[in-house]
Amino acid sequence: MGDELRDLYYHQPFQEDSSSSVVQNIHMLDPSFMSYTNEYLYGSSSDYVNNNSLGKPFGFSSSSPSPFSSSKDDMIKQDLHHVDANININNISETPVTPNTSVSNSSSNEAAGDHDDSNKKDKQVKDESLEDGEDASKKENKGKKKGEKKQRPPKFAFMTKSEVDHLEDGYRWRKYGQKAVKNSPYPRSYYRCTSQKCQVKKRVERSYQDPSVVITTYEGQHNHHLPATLRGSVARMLNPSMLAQPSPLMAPQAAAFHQELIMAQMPQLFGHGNAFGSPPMYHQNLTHPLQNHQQMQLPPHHDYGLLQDMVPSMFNLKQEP
DNA sequence: CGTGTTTGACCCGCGC
DNA sequence: GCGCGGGTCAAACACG
Repeated sequence: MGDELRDLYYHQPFQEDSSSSVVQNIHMLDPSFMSYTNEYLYGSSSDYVNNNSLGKPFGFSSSSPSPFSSSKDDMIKQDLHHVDANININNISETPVTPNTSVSNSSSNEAAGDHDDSNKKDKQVKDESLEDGEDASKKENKGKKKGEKKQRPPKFAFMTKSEVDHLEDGYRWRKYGQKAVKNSPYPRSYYRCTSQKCQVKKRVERSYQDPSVVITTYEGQHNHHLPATLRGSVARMLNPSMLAQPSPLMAPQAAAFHQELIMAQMPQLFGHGNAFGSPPMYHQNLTHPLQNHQQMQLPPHHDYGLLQDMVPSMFNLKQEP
């Protein structure tokens, strides 16, 4: 790994955010991963499409290589950096428990040397000015004070092995752009939450090093719950591991991300581009890996509130035969 | 007709 | 200053 890349891995704590730069190990059964960092986090991957090598992690770790680490992992690291140079790859989970998605979390801060980020910061300013006045044309946003730092929404990236690019996550998205990615044969797609006043965006692109991997980057937090029509079906498909819930100690922002994380797993339950009402044929597949582990690893504090509200019926899964 | 996608144009910051 | 790349816009289009 070159110095340049290493610098990225060990990038400095963000200036606007005094929170710790410590990156914690994460996986779906340990929701505390969100704890108070705004740094990017990411860890294991899943392979639910092909149903092989379930749970094999990418093992990102720059300081202490994962037993699973490989040159491919390094390549994917580069992929993620390609997605957003803010990604921090310190000390990533080496022991994925579920066939889950790799996760990373990032602050919205302006990390030095991240031109991509600075671009987005600029766009964010543009978007917000548009939001302020309906007559505000995108072309007249240059009046925005220079140096006026606007706090950008948190970013949150994860990788999933999937044959489908746009993974269903329970929310409704409208695609607003697609761009070719330099050095990659795969385009990057831009989506925006269709809910009114919800500014959440996400980028989806396929890893150019490992085409089986889809890299999804969320930006912002939903200010609404799942579309009502999706709640029931989504919940019924839930993997019990998703019962892992945000710790009450978790910052609200992180809790929101935890929801996102859970929903991000939804596509694994629906297979290739299936509608939400898919038959439970995938359910078996996806819950299977759990049988090799503890069904539940509930943290000491149980605060179902947010999650239960989001997908109420998932809390009945425990009783399922 | 409402909703979502496609796609070329545009804007902006950055590096040279 | 210029070219490049990333991100966004918006008109045209597709689809139910």
